[in-house]
Amino acid sequence: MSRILTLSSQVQACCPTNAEPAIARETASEISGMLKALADPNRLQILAIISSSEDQEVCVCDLTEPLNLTQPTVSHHLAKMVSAGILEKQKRGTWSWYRLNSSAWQELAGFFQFTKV
Amino acid sequence: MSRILTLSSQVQACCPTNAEPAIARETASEISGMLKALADPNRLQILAIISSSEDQEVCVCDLTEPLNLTQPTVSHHLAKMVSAGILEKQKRGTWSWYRLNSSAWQELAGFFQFTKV
DNA sequence: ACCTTCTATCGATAAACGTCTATTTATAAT
DNA sequence: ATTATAAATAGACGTTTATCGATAGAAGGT
Repeated sequence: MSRILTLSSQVQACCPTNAEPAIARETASEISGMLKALADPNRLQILAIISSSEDQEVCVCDLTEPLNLTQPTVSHHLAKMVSAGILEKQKRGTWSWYRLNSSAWQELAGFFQFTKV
Repeated sequence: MSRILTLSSQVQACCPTNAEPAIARETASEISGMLKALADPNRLQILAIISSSEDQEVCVCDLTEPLNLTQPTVSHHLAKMVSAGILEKQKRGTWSWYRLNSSAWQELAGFFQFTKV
């Protein structure tokens, strides 16, 4: 690392660097896509409501009141999380039911454990 | 839950709901603030580079080349992560050194374990 | 067939974001 | 003092985002 050699080099250049990405660009994009779909207080509350619900699933109308959001906004949040792979949607009758995609969640949890301090 | 009682009620209303937030609004905002600061491929790569670096810290100029971003852009990403509490900054001489804030990271990891499927 | 209820989609708007170039500030070396 | 280097800040620009009201579609009950 050149910064250690600063004193001995005429030009005190900073960074020859290893220049290695250290994580695949694809992986970074995939994970960041899921994180982006989570990075909102209302969405975190949606997850909390799901996991504290009796059957581990909710419909849209379960959420509008506790979140104090309109129905289209709630639908939008849910759709984003589905398309990021965090939630799964199942339509039964008139209702749409949303539950956690456990493998996606495990992937995220794994990322935070694996990328240790 | 009213959806189970649908048949017996005259108005088939959907959701009396518990209406409990199930997670503190503050907690949701704090966590989502950190997630927002992470939800970008370049920022994830910054973390990866930090944790694969010998001393677990990097300066700005370590990052511009592997990320193929300009110096102000890299500074911006780092500043956002610092202000979200994910990174810590220490200025030594001309360089600014950034390293992971391990307690913030543990808080995140804990969130993903605790909020189990 | 009609009405009601639940959800999705459309279009709009204001805010936030990622990125750049240009400039300024801080620190060190000559 | 001057010069050189590292990093931060300011300003600009195009894109994405969260939110809403209005509307459309889908499904069930009468």
